[in-house]
Amino acid sequence: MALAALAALSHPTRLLTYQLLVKHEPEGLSTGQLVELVDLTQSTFSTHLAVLVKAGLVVPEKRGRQMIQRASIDAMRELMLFLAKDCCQGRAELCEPLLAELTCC
Amino acid sequence: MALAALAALSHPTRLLTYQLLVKHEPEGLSTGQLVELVDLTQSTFSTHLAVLVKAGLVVPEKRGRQMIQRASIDAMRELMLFLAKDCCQGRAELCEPLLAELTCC
DNA sequence: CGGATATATCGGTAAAAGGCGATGCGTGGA
DNA sequence: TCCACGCATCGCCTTTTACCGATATATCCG
Repeated sequence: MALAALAALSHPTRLLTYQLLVKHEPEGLSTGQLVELVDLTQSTFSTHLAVLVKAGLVVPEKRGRQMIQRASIDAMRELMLFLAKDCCQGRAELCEPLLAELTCC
Repeated sequence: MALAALAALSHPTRLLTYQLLVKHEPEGLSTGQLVELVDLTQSTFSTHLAVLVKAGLVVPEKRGRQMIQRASIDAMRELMLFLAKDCCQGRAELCEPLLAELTCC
């Protein structure tokens, strides 16, 4: 699943979309609002959004005839845990400077 | 640069390569050793490796006629900081559970 | 110097991704 | 019931990515 998340975030539009949704936590944004923000065709953006949803980074919720999209912080946490394990594989000394800098935020 | 790192890691071969190099820190592995481990043509793997290097995730070092490749933990730290900022944008409450779980490693 | 080794680069092809307009489908309001 | 709205999906095209074999470059060894 980490690979899917990495692939999903590795496109400018999709990364921007995720950032916008985090900024609007926890209310979320409708698909239409997102389309206006990212300046793309509705159909094109719809497929990008589907990639994020499939990777679990965005969770859609039906509201009337529109879809409210929300960023999954849990999914991001999973991804970062995966990346951290990549670094630490049995060697905490590699990760320590990383965590030290992360606690600032 | 975060986008380049995400794109670089979003391919199975390249993710595996990075994991292998972390596992072999700090000695590194030669390109030839990596080729054998990932089971790809030498030329194909060479281009994959170039993507990782360009993204700053892998640092090559010339040794005689071979290249020793090493994982850049700094680059991974940069990437994780970027992702963490995505989550926290002015709202530390989003990141707290993330950091709590990260400290285990 | 000449051959062997390690890696990078080139040329070509097949597959995947990204983009668009048009269309389909469900929902809410008149 | 009918129309407008919001979103997903389809078909098509263009661009990018991935893969390979062949070749170029640099280094070491005899």
